[in-house]
Amino acid sequence: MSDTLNFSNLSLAEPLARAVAGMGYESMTPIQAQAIPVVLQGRDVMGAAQTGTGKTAAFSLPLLQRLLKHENASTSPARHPVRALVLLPTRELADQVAQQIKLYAQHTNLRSTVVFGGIDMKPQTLELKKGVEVLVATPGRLLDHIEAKNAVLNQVEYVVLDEADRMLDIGFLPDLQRILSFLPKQRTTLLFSATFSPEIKRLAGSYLQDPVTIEVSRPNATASTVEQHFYSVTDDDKRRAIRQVIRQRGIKQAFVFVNSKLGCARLARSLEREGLNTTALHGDKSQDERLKALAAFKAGEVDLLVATDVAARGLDIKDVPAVFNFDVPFNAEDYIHRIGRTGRAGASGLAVTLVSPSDNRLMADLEKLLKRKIEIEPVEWDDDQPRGRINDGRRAWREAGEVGDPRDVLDKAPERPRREYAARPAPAPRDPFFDQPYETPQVDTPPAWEANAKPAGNRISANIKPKRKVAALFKSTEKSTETS
DNA sequence: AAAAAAC
Repeated sequence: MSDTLNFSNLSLAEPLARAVAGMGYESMTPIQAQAIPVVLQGRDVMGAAQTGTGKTAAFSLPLLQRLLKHENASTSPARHPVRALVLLPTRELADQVAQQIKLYAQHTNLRSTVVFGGIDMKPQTLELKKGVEVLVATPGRLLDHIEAKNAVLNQVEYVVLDEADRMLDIGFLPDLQRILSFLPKQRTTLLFSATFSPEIKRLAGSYLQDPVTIEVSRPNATASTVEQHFYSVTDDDKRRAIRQVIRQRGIKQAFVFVNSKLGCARLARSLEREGLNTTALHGDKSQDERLKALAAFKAGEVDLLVATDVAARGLDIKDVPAVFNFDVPFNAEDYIHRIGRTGRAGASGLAVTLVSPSDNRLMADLEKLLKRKIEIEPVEWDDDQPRGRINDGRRAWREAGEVGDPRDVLDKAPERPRREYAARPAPAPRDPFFDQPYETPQVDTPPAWEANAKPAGNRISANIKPKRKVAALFKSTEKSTETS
């Protein structure tokens, strides 16, 4: 039995087998062993397996094999239409998967490229115009390229939704549906993720034809290699708790997940000030900054990567020993993905979630998803723990009546580059409207419903912000009745 | 209560 679990037992095409061997792959993971033969048959697949068990190879290798073995008869080989499309929910993940596919395809004549937002479109356009068989993309930028006629997808034979449950959730679905509308109906569709809710599963079924469902573990299972702890702390003690655990367990590197972009930037700055080598990754950073932050963490130049859920899924960084959840995630599924950044490929990992009293509901959601009671432990505080080296130094410095930064005088460490903070503009004066007592607006004639009204542009946007318009409506009615 | 994905 176990001999079937080796890559060498697959009848992979020689260039693929060579690439795989060159990358040091020997034994297959369960998801690979089960999914590869099914994808090789050309069947639709819904595949679920824990984080860090090699899902990318599980779909990429058989996909490339199919592209090699089955020439697209309907087009001349000179035209090189896109034959396989791989969609992902974040730019970094698209980049990573594209790099991996390039490695698998390195000895073949199959060409691949990746398109995602936040960077110049032109180089991507150039690559697309040269022709690629495999296109890896995030949804928004792909639609741009489709509209610009840079990408022609009417010959696509295979589409992969990686992190499929995320791709099918409400924020991505409109874009996804639009993209799928450009693809031939006759195609193979592959869905992969570590998490599938029952609703998403049902929805996913409507995109698949006679699919094979592969579940190598109970769906929504956390990786068994991750040791999980939940600590009860007040919000004020969270940073101290992280330092405590880092010290106690001798953690060299970790992800620290937070729920908001602002919280991410703030926490990273605080931890940095407390002497921890930290950087931040979130969607308000420029793409250049995002890639640099990730590269620095990957290279081990940075110890803590404070991130929003932009980094929760898929990112494969070797040997990250720990994940902290500074905030309990809003979506229980994201907990599984976040802690899946550690304990990858059989390595062991530690996941520490900081739980404050206001997290009761989220913890209940999580217990429901994980189907187990979660034990919340107290932090084992170490009384002689220094409470932030540099922070204390600064406090003492200030209390001694000194000004400036003690590091400029005392620190033997190499000087850090000073950050420039822009002066905050004075806050705008408060609109007196907001101080008026609230009254239900009386609307005499409701505005006529325009059945044929179209939103601007032909793209369905998830970023509709009705709040302003509502406020404006209240404002105008208030003003008109203001005479009293 | 948020984040992500296009300019």
